[in-house]
Amino acid sequence: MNTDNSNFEPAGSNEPDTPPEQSKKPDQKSRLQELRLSKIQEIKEGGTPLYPNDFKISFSIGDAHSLIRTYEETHPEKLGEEGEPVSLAGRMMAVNKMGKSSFIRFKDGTGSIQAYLQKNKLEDGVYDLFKKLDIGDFIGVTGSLFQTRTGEWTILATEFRLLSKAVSPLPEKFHGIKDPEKRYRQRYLDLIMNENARDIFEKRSRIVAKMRMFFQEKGFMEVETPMMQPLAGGAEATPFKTWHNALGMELFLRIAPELYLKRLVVGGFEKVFEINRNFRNEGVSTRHNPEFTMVEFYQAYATYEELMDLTEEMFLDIAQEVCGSATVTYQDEQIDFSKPWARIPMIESLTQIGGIDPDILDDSQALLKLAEDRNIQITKKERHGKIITKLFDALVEPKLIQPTFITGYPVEVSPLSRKNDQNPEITDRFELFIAGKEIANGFSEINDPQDQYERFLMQVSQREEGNTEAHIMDNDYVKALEYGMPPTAGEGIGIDRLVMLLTDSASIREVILFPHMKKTL
RNA sequence: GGGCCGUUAACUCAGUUGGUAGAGUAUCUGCCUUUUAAGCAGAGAGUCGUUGGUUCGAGCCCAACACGGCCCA
Repeated sequence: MNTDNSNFEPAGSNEPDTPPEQSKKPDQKSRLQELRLSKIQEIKEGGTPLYPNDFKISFSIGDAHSLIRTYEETHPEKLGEEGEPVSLAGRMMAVNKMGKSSFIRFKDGTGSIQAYLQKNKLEDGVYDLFKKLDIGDFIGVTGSLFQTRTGEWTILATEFRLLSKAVSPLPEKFHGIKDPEKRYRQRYLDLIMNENARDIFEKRSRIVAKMRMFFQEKGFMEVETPMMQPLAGGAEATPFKTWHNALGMELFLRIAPELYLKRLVVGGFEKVFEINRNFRNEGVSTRHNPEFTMVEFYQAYATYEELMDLTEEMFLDIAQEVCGSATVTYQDEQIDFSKPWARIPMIESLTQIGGIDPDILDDSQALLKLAEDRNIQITKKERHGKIITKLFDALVEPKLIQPTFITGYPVEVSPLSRKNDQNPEITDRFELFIAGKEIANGFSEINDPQDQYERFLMQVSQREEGNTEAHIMDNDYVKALEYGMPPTAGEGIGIDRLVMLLTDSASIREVILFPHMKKTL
């Protein structure tokens, strides 16, 4: 059972929980850190402030490069040693000391640039201070721009300041930092040293921004619903438990915002979306992190088919905005987001892609036999719809490389989806697969409170049969439906997985800034 | 949960058949006023993930554990 209470202790009073005992002993200082600390002491004693904040920059390094380009194109004579001095600042990343002059490379969030320091062009003592500094320190440089012999634009320093002293040395400049464990636990080092890591998170930010804009332009309203819920509903998953001291009640971190968003549709917010975290108490893998980001959105008077159209449009927009193309490379596969995408009923996909004999599709026993032969684990007593879905997961899902909607999910595995009018065994639901991964899940919503109540009952009986992830009865949600919900369709999209696709990342940990790691002792 | 792989200097990595621990970068000292992973000369730097075991002797062989990576369920 995953629902034990081993890491959960109600406080039983209004006293706040005490945080876990923190180690009082400071980190062991490395030899290099000790050495730096003694140099730092010297600098301090020499009267140089280690962390001043009065240096004013003219603009960013990126802006400086734009300026250089502009001048080169229009009036190159205004650049050069007589040009207007500029003040730039950043982190020193490389130092070439050549006796009484030195080149340094430093960078800020927008780019990097080189400066040239000559002892006799700086105030007395400044060059000696510079010689005491280290790679990783933040510095400010004022001077005019010139080109070196090889043509690189460089600041000729007339003023040089220490802006922030680093105690710990950065990883090596050429190989950077590679150890995945260090990169995740000390992501700041990854971001300093690895351009690709920066790119991924900048792209992630643009993907989310574009998505938000897309919804806003379509008339959706962004909302925020509870992360802490008395019942964790809206998905099949084990929740995290927590405890509210003042209210004296158990709460669950949400596994989905779904049931709250639909309460808002009942309340008359007919096009809503939420981009936020969900929490599922399960293991980690290259595709799973216990907290992950989803967008969920609901549109009244729409059906699941319209949401498929919307999804195609949105993904194409985002791919073009962020990657500049409708086609992206993911792990050596070309993924084409051009419309329209394949839409295949699940049953058809099983025969056409999964290679299952159409004659046995209705025969649970034959399907179980097939699963056993292929080493696919399915409990004997599973219902037909669940068997179908598990076979799909094993035989079809990994083969869906190009964007593909699979439609017509069995009613047994779709407790919140509207039954199909022609075939009540299946629902008006789709899932989107790209590169063999589930990316989105959408359906026409149940708005018949009686039907929803019965579906919950079905889930409750599954739970009694041992499925600890089955939904629990949510009477408060049924009560909301009883006030009437317009016909509505809703969808959830895994943002992390979308970012993986658009950044060619093999692991979800590459697209989450601080993925969960076990604590080190 | 299972399988395979990894953990050696601040970083990236070598380490032969079990015989005193290595390189590059970084650091320190000296020289060097247009370098581009600057150069030249020299120096220092290690609880080989942890704990046991085998052995005259273990970075290396064995076991357990910790953390991480990949694959599977």
